[in-house]
Amino acid sequence: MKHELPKAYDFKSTEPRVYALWETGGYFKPWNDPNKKDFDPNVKPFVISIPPPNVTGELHLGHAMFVSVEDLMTRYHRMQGIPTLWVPGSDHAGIATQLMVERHLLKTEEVTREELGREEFVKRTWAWKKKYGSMITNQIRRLGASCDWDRERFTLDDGLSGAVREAFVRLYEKGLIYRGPRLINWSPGLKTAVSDLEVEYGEEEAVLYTFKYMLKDSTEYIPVATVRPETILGDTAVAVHPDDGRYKKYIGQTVIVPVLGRAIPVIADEYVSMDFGSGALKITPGHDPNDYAIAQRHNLPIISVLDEAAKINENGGPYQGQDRFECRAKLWADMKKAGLVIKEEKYLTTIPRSQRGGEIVEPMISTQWFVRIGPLAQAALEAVKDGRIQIVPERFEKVYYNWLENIKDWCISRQLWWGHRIPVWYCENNHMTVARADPSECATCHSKDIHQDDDVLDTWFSSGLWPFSTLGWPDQTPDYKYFYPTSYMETGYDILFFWVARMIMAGLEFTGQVPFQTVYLHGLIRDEHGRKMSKTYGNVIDPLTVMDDFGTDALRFTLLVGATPGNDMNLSVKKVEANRNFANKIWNAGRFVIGAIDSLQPGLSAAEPTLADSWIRAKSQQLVREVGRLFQAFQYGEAGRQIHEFFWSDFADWYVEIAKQQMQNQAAQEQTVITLARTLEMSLRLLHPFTPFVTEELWGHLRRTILDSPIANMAADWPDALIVARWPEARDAGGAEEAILNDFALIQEIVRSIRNVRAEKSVAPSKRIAAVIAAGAQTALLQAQKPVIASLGGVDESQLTIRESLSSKPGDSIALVIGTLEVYIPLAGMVDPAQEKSRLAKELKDARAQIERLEQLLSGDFANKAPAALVGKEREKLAAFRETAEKLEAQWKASKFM
RNA sequence: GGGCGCAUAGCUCAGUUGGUUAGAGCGCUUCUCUUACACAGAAGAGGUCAGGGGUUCGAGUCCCUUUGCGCCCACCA
Repeated sequence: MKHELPKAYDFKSTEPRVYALWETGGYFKPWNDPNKKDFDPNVKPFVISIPPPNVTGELHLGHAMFVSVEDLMTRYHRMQGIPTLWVPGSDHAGIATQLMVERHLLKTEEVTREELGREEFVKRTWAWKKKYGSMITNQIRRLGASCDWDRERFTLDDGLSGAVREAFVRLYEKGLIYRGPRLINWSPGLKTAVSDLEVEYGEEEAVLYTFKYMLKDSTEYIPVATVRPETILGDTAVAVHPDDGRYKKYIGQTVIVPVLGRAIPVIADEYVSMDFGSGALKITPGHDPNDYAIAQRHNLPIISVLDEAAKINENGGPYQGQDRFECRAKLWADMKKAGLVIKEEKYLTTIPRSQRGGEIVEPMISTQWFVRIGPLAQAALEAVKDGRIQIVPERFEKVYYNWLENIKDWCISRQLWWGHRIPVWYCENNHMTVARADPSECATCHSKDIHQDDDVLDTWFSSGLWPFSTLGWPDQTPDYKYFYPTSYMETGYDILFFWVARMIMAGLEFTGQVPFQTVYLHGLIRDEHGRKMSKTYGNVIDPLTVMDDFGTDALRFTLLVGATPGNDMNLSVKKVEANRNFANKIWNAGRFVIGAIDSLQPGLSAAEPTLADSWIRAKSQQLVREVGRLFQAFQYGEAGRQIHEFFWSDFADWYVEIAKQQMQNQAAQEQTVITLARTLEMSLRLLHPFTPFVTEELWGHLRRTILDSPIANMAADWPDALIVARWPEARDAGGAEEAILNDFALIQEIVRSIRNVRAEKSVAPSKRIAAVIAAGAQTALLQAQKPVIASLGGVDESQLTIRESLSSKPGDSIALVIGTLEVYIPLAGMVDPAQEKSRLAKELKDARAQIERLEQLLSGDFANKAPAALVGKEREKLAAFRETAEKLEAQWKASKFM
């Protein structure tokens, strides 16, 4: 043995070494050539921008998922010789990072961010980022990500911050950004506004409080219900339906706010439903979006009763300073004493909670910055509707439309410290200066006494610019000009609105182009029983541990195969283990082939291929065609499954076993070794996007071994590294292919039968054999393949006899005689009329499809522009198909009376 | 209240222009340490493809419908 390989695939030593080889070799660059710098404008590149992970985040399976899919896409295109760029980077993740650093500071230094002050806190956060920011990207490297790390970006970098300012100012100048007091969602825990998307609604058990709204100077009352009694303090009206007989008489009268004694009107509004609850509604415009809308219609005053920590403010009279829940209890108790309480009952309702902090969000009036989203949404809607952007799977297009059609203005200001500060300055005269570069004076009154808006922008504002800001926008950099727009946007469906839709809006608005052509959405990963992974459940699978235990390839293959785009996936460690075994199978099959090449003697010449040789080649061709088709249709999981099946079952279990026999015969040796090497080489190429590490490692061994062998010329034009090897191209299916596949399938069935006979399981041949034989195999084939059948069946060839016409009726059956046991394979009478009919129907359908295709082809430009010889050929084909179709039709008609 | 998805072997899932015998992994049964691999090999058991109806020569696949689970969106006190 010249090339010794370890018995089991050692991913631990292989992965870091192979990754370093790729990275330092410059293979992640668009040209796979570190010296080449200019872009060829005639070649369209393939580009993905990474969904930037939170800079302080830790690797979880969601990352592993997107890296696996995006790396597969990237490697596949790179192997087609296309300039390929995958832009990496990370996100500053405003709230998440700020919270993390805050918690850290509290724990280690026992200081709050308020104590530190803004400047110092931001400084600390940068320090934190510098210290831990590379952790996540290194973990992404471990997954095999073939990103161009020299182009790594961070959303708070100077360049990207410049892009954010440019975007803000442009929108402002266009009138698409405005500032004003509106009812927004306020997170009392985080003390910031959050967008509608950042609020999660869940059904929770609450209490419904019903009480009396007393009419002024009267003993009459209107019953009203609420789940938030503290908001009574901010009530400015009671509304009833205009046609409600019960309350009609009160409309225009005055009722008294409990405890506070404020007089408010009874109004009529169609929004109130008569048959729900008491049919009367208290109106708190300061703390309820519906009430706010009603207040607008009726010109009601708006009273805020909560401060930024959700404590009762000065408008709450005696309750001022109390927490909202404390006030709720006290006020209710006071109302009870005052005899205003009717009842309280358990009630199931939807409660809005902050996605980050988890506490109950309060609708509040607050002065914030908003993006006027209508025009942007319209453009984004059209881009998908007219097909400039394709969403995979398609059903999400509907979801996307629905969201954009009902979208509301986007609150982009956050009362945080970590993020892009809003590029607006105010002077003492309250003039606003909106500028790309920090101004030194007010643009209106030239006052030098200016201060910048304290708020920062929603993290998603900068993320929305990601596909082009990472390439240099707003500058017309060579990267931007060449690589933008990008090709695919691959991410989880859970951020379709948060991120994808906003990138499309921003891309169209700022660059005038769609930011990517295809949106591929993967599903979420759940545990093996479909439950959401969570720390409290303790069912979290850590990808780092999984990689330690089973290797990166195993994890990647698991995430890629068995997942359908847009569908959630249940992951179990068992699956990863099974795929670790697959990686080892690849390794060992490779090891066998390398050994076979090593043992090849010089001076042999290639013989005619055997049936097995032709079969594995035909299978390979079939596979390459299928995988190509599936990749085009984004069906990576199915493609991976088919490669797996081919490699393990067809190649390793069947062909390798036959090859061992064939190599006993010197005349067949070279032919066999070449076929082994070719099949392995093709498999490695196909597998590489799925399992890059084992395949790269084996490629190196295989290539070196071949170059040292009598068949060295085979590898003469192979590149050093598989990562830049060419993706296999399929040849057209030859006519012989199907016959070879059928013949070999018969041999496989026979072999199985013999193994059963040997195990004394059953002497009857399977129906399947009968069917295959009936489909057109001959005794001659079995005779010719006798040695193969004998060796695979585990019997001595001399013991195996194949007899024809054994039964009383000549030509009825073939018998395989093994020693004293006989396997009978009937030849005639096996054709099932129903089956025959269905076969006929299918052939007819196929022929008709071919006719249609050819007719279309020949009626188009092809007939005029293509070389005459080619057109002639197609015409001949068409004629042949027509003839066949006619024949089949006649048979079909006849069969109807069968 | 709308919209979407899922329901296939004991478990977890593939199965995308409808087409011979519905597949895989794990688990299970029985053999085999055969010179690539026990992280293996061989053979096998196990499915009325949720129920019902329809279209078709042919349906897991298309249409209608029922049931059960899950998700998204939505302002009902």
